[in-house]
Amino acid sequence: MPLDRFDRRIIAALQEDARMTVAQIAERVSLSATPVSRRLKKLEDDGVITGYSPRLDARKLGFPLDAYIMINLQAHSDEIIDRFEGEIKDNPYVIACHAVTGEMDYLLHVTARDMEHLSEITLKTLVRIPGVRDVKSILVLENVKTSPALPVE
Amino acid sequence: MPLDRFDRRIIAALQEDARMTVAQIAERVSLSATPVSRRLKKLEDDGVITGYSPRLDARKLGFPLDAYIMINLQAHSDEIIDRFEGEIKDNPYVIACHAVTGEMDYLLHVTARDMEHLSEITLKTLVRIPGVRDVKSILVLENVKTSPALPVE
DNA sequence: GTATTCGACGCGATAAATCGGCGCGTCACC
DNA sequence: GGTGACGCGCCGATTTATCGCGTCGAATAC
Repeated sequence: MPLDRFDRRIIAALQEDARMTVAQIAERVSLSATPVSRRLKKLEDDGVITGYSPRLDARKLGFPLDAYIMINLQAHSDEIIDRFEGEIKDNPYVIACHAVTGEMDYLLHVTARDMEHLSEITLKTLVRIPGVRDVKSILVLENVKTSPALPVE
Repeated sequence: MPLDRFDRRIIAALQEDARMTVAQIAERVSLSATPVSRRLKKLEDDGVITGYSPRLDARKLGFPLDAYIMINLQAHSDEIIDRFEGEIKDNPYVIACHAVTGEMDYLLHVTARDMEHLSEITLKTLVRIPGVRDVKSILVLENVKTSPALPVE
């Protein structure tokens, strides 16, 4: 059941280009196409690979601004939490949200068209969600490294 | 040159499943396969789509622990910065690093096998990089939302 | 108002890729 | 030594990607 060397190399190949054909992967991992196809299907069925995404240039899509927003809730009742998380999930500009340790409760990753848009997301949406007490924003100045890859080898 | 409705719908389809075939995309966007194939190639050539990645279950790959680490540098000379950013890029457990506004200089996203591993990454690697003054860690307790998608429609 | 040009679409053909069935080799356990 | 399970590679049938070609429609020029 654990991943062997071939599985890891298949995943490594996909992390470079997830639209690579099975035949190409097969060549890279020194296997024929058939077992690669079968292993790929198994990795998907087992939930190791949960899907495939394009890597997009956010700037070219009109979202040049990235921010991390930390949020504190006033109380931690189920009602407040459910309401908050629901709103977060519905907001397309929040691309990630984690519950975290430390002085703040949540860390959000938000993408925006410009400062005005970010301001609108923050002031008109986030701070207005019931139960939100404190909001701290951190603007991204530069992406030093963004690797959608996990270490597999 | 700007993206029209078809381009956006092609991207939206890929965000659901980037290994979807051209014919499937074509059906979804009400176009034949040929223009979809051509538009796809153009989006790649123009750098709107920069590649394709698998979505992986980090837990099943042995990285159940996520942390955000904020780092301050003592000084901001080119030498210190280049050295720091170089080390970050070489570290496979740092999956993202941004230069940010606020009281800290950098925000890192780190993935680790367990607490001991995270401790090792922090204490044996990050704090030992010359020029690093202050390090604050935020552990991820729960992923409320992780959408690899950008709003396109 | 008509002609022309340009861009983008759809169709059909071809080469490549995928998928399913089959047989073989290897290993473990009788 | 026999047997069953597992995983590989090969092969043929179907699906998919890509290219050239003809066509249609909008915009522009005359």
